[in-house]
Amino acid sequence: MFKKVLVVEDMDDINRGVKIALLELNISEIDQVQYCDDAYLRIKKAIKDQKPYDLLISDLSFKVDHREQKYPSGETLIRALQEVQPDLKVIMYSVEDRLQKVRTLINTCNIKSYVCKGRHGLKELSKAIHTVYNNVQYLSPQVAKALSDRSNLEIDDYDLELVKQLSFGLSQDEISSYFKEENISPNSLSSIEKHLNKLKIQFKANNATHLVATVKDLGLI
Amino acid sequence: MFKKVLVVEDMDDINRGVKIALLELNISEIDQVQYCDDAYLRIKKAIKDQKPYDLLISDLSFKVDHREQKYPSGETLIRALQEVQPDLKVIMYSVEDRLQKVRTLINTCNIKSYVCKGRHGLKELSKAIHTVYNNVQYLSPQVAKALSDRSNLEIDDYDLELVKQLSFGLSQDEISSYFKEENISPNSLSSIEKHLNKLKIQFKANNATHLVATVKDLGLI
DNA sequence: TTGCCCGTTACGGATTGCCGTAATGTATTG
DNA sequence: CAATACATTACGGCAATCCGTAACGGGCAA
Repeated sequence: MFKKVLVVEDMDDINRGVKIALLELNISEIDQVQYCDDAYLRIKKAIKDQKPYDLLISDLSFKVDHREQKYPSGETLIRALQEVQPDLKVIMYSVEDRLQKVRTLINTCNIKSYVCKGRHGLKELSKAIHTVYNNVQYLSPQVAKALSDRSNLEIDDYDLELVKQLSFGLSQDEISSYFKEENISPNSLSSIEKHLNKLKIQFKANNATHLVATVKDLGLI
Repeated sequence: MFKKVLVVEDMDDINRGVKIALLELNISEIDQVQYCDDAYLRIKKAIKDQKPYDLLISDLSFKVDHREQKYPSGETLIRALQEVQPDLKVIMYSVEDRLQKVRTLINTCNIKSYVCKGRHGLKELSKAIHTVYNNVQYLSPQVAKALSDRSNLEIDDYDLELVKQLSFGLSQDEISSYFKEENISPNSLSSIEKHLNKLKIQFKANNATHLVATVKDLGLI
């Protein structure tokens, strides 16, 4: 089993629970920090001391408070760590169960497993630790289809950007200008209209406002 | 100190953490359930057995799963319990820190304290248990102003309903008709325009879409 | 009662969005 | 090269919204 594990999690209640779960797995050295920046420093120091961590368990989102952070989220932390300790095994442990988010995480970051917090979060976390130890990826059932099933991933980056700009209050005209500035194509008012139309059909939205509300509810933006 | 405490919390990791915190307060009888419906039944049974609970610690939002629930949220549970055991002391323990929500909860339900989950959630929970035991209300600092400060609560139920209908995809015209059906007043197209205009200024929104996105981000709808 | 405040309602013009049609551009295939 | 398919762009008519102005009506104080 893993010997030296670091847990990054802002909430103290969850930290308590996770610690107990790890102790039950007979993991001896458990460090816990509540900020990503602290995690980064710990991992760097551990390498320097030639006692690197075997496993990182990290939350995704962290509450902001008075301490300004260089790495405000689990995602930024993981990306930074890929240059520090690329072979570090990472288990994401988060409430986030929206496929789009999870999918980009799994594909672009080098994470070994993704566990959704929930009624059986700790049980799944234990499972994940076991399988990751045996170099097998673990995904919570809710997100397992994030990799296999492509049906829910119909919205591409362009459309995402489009809806995002809408949510910022830009008119179609303004989005057209913005896209021209940013060299995002297509950028004609007409094309933007057409794409929005497609999206409205896709998400069964009556109008732009409804579309933004729906996409926000789905957590895509 | 309290003798018999019930904890309603869906996530198992937090349950573990909370249990330890309660044990450290020398509370002997700790029951934990992961569904509000279970909590309701337990409390009823405890009364029937003439061994009622002293304290209820409840989460607000619960993940939905296969089990259909009569009480899907902490709020519905608490409201139901007011008829079962009105004198039961209740501490809400939730990540929810948006003033509007917390305020209506404190004012309309009979809850003794509100603790925000966070980096020091457990510490605050311990504090809250102590003060509630001494019949003093405890509020996490983040929401303390929910009661005192009225400045952030500028949006009333009417405006909230208005924005909500917008987010459902209704046009101003349709909202006007809807309000007439529901006998919500004012309901003329003109008034709806005016109210929306006021809201757009208030939330610095360029248009309706922007307004809905902003209000959704603030968690008001 | 009169005057005033304030919220509601009504209306008109300017802007934006919605939707269908059509022209242009581009990549693919036989 | 021609034929085809598909995406992008352009345009026009009509609906929804934005925004200013103004009329109407209830509550309240002089």
